[in-house]
Amino acid sequence: MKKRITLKQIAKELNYSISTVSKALKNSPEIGIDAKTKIQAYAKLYNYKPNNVALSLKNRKTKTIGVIIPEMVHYFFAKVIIGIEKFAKKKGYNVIISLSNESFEKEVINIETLVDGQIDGLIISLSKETLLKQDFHHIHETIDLDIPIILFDRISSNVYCDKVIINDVEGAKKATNHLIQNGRKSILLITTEDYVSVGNLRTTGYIQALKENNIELDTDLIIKVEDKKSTEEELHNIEERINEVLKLKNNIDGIFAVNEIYAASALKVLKKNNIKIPEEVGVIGFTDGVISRFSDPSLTTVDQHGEKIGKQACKLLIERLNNTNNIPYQTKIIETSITSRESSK
Amino acid sequence: MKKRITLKQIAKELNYSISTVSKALKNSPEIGIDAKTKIQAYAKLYNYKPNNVALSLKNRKTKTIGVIIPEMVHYFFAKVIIGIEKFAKKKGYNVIISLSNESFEKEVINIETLVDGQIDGLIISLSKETLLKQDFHHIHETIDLDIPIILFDRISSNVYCDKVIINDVEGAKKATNHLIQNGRKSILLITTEDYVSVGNLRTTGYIQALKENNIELDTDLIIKVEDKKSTEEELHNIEERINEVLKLKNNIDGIFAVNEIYAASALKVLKKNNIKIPEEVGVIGFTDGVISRFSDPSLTTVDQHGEKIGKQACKLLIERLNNTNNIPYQTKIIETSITSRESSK
DNA sequence: TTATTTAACTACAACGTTATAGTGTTAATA
DNA sequence: TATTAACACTATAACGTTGTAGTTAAATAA
Repeated sequence: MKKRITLKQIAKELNYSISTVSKALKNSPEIGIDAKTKIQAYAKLYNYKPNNVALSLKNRKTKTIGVIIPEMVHYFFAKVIIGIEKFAKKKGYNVIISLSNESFEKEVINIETLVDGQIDGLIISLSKETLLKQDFHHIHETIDLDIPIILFDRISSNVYCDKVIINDVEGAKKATNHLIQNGRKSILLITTEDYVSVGNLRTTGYIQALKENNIELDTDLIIKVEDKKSTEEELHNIEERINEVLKLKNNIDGIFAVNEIYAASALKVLKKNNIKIPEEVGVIGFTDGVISRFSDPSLTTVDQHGEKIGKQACKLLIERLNNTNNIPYQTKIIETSITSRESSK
Repeated sequence: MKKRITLKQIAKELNYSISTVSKALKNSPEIGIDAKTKIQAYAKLYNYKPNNVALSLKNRKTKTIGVIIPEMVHYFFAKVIIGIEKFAKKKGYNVIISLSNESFEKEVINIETLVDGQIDGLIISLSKETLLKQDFHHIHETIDLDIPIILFDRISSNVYCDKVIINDVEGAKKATNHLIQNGRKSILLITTEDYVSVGNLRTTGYIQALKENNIELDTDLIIKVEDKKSTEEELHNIEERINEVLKLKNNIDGIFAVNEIYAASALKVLKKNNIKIPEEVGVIGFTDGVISRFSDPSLTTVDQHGEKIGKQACKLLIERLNNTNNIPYQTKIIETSITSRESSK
């Protein structure tokens, strides 16, 4: 219907030059009071808004941030996005979201499309496949193109850029200690294979906590899950493995799972075996999501403060965008905290 | 470092005009084979990519779709976004996401920013506050600006535009029938206040199912929750109310909840009262999310097929963007299906 | 031989903006 | 009175593209 009005049209209508109109609307002192009043009134009447695409072209920046996450249906990532979106909007940036779906190839394509397009900078959490492949050429190429990247959560020490992570080791230590302080001594760890950086670090934290409490490490008590995708089948598989270990080691009194899916699986297996939670076995998970909140019993978890992570990542990015002179790369660490619920006492 | 190369730079370097370079890269027959070869090789070598912002300005379209949803941490909306994103990417569109956070004001501001910016069209699920206020001026103004809007899930009959919804009445009917077919007769409905369109429709479906099965409607068996935000306090409140009704009516043998949070709350209250699920009371929810999958017992639900909704919405939008001649507005209805789990037999 | 066609380019305008560098007037100063 | 300053504006270029309308030189046709 009534397409947006442009400076040109205002200029023509009011018989001024485009420059005058532009300046009048910017309240420039160069323009006389009469012209200003007339032009501003007219602009208001016709609801003039500058065309941001034209501005982007002129300023060579788009005020848009790209975000690539491995998956959407995931409490933690959703929270991170909330954090990013809130902060970005406050600073006048828009947020474009892309899903890598844990695939290296999709990650590469997504970065390409975003970089081709209207992005000033990127915030990325690497896909599992990328971490497995250890191929970061796409990240490096983007950084070489002077497009800043902030990595969060799923990072790699082989990439030089700003990063935001939680203290995974410390978080896992807190979780393990939480169980130990409840008098648990034989603690089952359900974690991922080592190539997933966060799983790896959480395993380290678990081991450290044991050591610091003079509890001998029993590798039979560590279940490493091939962490592909949580299909029904995969879930069943995990439950099977937990069940086996539970049968094998009949003195287990605590379980620490590195994410809430694993924790929920543990809960299920325990209940099936009529093991009382938390009386006989205490359970603690990682990621304070809806599953933890609505499970029965509700799950004690390590809260990753995803929103804070998102905010921090966005802040780092915008700072870098506003600083043309190269500041050294930073890695911000967000502390975790324990949210105590029914599954541990 | 090595900022992206432009046509101008190629032209200068190879001593051709900008037009020639542009055409050579487009494989225009106007350009000689020599020039083409040279230019294409050079472009490839320096990884030339056209500047999309410039193209957006020239073509007056940005190939970007804006999406506004009420919240992010919500299985259904996350699924819808996946559907939108997949389809959009396939058609060469990017997706910008904004969160209204269930607030009318944020919704208005989000639309404004997106419309000011680089958006060709919008996909929106209205906030609860907007639905309560029944104020749709922001939607109408956007449509007047010739920016197409597709509404999904949380829609209003007072807005004229394309819509994608599920068959809420039918879905609720299916759910209620599912319980009735299991021999349940006294079915508790946990729903929202009537201004939330989906809650309203699902209530209707519940009532219709009862009627069709000659079961008398007992309004005491309907709990209408003031559906603001699911804070811990709010959740507690819901549980209280369910508990009360359960005490008051001791013959309840089925519960139908219009979302998975309410269903999970029902589960909790039942278990606290040592009522066997599904033997004594069968439970069915709406939205096939993670809570339903990981609850104990796992929840039978009405699957809304969020991804399909997202895909359909995106498809409608892109069709409208490609069709300058005004096609009449459509409302697409996505059928629901029941995912049967432990909570019903 | 001259006119016309064809090939292979280039110039220009436009998309909507803004910053820089003008251009006339009029008023103030030397 | 001549010079300068202040005022209120306008022209132009540029951001990176592309489509249309030239332009030039060589090849062909009359």
